[in-house]
Amino acid sequence: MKKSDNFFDKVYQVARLIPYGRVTSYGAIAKYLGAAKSARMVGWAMNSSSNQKEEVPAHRVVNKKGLLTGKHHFDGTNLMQQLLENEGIVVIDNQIQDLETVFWNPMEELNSNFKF
DNA sequence: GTGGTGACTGACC
DNA sequence: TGGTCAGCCACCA
Repeated sequence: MKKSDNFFDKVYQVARLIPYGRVTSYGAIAKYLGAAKSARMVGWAMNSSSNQKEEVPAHRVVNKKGLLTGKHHFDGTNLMQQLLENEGIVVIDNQIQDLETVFWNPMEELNSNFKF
């Protein structure tokens, strides 16, 4: 039995809800799921995201500073950066520029519009 | 069951 | 956004 799938599944759902040209942080997702201190689990979920049937835009999930800490796990070395730049997000040296502008907060965007 | 590891964060210096 | 420390929980051997 896997009851933890629920938590992971939520992470994937939120990640897929990230709109085009926007990014969010592990902590934001974790907090939205009620596990602010379990941001690591969000990252771990992203690690397993490649194992999911539905692809998860993990490239839109970065750490709080806007650093592409997880780009190492993508096929290419700069694939993650390329994907973000393709969406209009400026990325320099693995760091997202104008993070506040492109940052997508699930707490606000999904406040009452979407509930699990 | 136990212990090491991890795509993090917040608090502190 | 320099550095360290602790917390959190799922996965794997």
